[in-house]
Amino acid sequence: MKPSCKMAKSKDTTEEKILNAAKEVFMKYGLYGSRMHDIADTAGINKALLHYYFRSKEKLFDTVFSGALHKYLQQMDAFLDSSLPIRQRLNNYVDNVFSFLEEYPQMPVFIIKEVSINPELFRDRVDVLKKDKGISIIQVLEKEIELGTIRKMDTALFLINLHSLCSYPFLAAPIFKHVLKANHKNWEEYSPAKIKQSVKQFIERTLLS
Amino acid sequence: MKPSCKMAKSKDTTEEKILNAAKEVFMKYGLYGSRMHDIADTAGINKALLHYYFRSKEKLFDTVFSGALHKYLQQMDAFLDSSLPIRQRLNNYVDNVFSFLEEYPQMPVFIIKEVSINPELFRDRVDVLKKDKGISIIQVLEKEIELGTIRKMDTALFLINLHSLCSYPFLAAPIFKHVLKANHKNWEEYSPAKIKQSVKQFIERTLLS
DNA sequence: TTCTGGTTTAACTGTTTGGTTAAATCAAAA
DNA sequence: TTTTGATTTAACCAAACAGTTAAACCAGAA
Repeated sequence: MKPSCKMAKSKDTTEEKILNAAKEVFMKYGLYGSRMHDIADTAGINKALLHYYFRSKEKLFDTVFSGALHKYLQQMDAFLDSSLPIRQRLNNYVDNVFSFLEEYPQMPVFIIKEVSINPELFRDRVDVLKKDKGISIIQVLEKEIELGTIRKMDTALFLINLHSLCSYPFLAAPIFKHVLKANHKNWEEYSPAKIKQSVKQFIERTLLS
Repeated sequence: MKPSCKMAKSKDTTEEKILNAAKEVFMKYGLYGSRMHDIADTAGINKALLHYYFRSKEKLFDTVFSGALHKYLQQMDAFLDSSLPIRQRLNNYVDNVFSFLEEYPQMPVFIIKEVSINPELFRDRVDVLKKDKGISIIQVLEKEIELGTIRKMDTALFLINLHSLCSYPFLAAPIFKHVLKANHKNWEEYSPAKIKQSVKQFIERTLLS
């Protein structure tokens, strides 16, 4: 009956087409701003089939959001490889965040906005957040400060700044693109690679002991 | 007939109540995610009166968005007082951005998202952007570099980083609040004042010649 | 008091939206 | 060939939604 127990052979199953379309539409318009009809169109199918795979809008959204949150938190694993020195770990972490953002530029805003609208999205997933990784990063940094590996600083503030420098440029790309254009510069020069470079420069200047 | 030509005496006119409610709802849910009924409720009136003041949803949204864009661009005026030295100008600029963000934390995301959904919102307002201020900031910075007042750097990248450091913490506050809580720190310590301080530190470290 | 204009109530229209259903296709496996 | 399950088409429903209208209400000004 249900096609969910199908093997992923063609890597382009209808379920995947739907999920990709849903990701795209939900991330752009949010839960309340999205229409099932729009998702079906984006997936290249009809809404009857959409409801055949995901019974309701809420169920589809829940699947998309869970996946997004999981992937978002997964980034932080790169930081947690305790066998590496702190600078290497930070470096890998930023690399990971950027490759994630290049794939889903609007993901952080999507998560933040939906949670602020519907706080139970967060509360209902305490299990995922139990072993919350953002927490450990702060603790690791504070241990490194004790060890004298890095300069003494406000670790939480550092984390906030770091995320800001990474996420916001992707978010604000459409605006910056316009501003740079009006300034006779082209956005392509300010591609992720260049921005990442400046983030790492920020890290170095901050950690510098 | 229309009450629009009324003097602002009580400072709490129905029109203002509507506009404030519309700001709140539109900024939270976006154009497509907002319901007129919700705006009317938030304003404490009924939808008949809502349509009496603003004929349509699009017209109301347009008024809100125009005001938002105008206020957003207005911040940049603080930078343009050419009688002051560059560091002072940057300082005032950041102060201005922060007092704006404290009042409307979600404004940058609101503008960015709505423009990326509906690009003609930007195109239709080229008149406002003709004397675009973001542009001039870059040009001013480059002149200062020529003069040797500040270190040689990528000015556009600097502006992107600066905006990221200012805007994102307000945007992501609900998430950071949770992360800090789980980390036995309280968000209040990371209030705008402290974040602003770290932004200015970033500016100093970057400009340092 | 009357008049005026903001405000409410409530009913109404037409459209959109989420969701369902049944019959008809269609391709591939049995 | 028959069967099975994915997919489409199209009609349908109930609720939500944007927007309109008319009558009633009510406060302050004339």
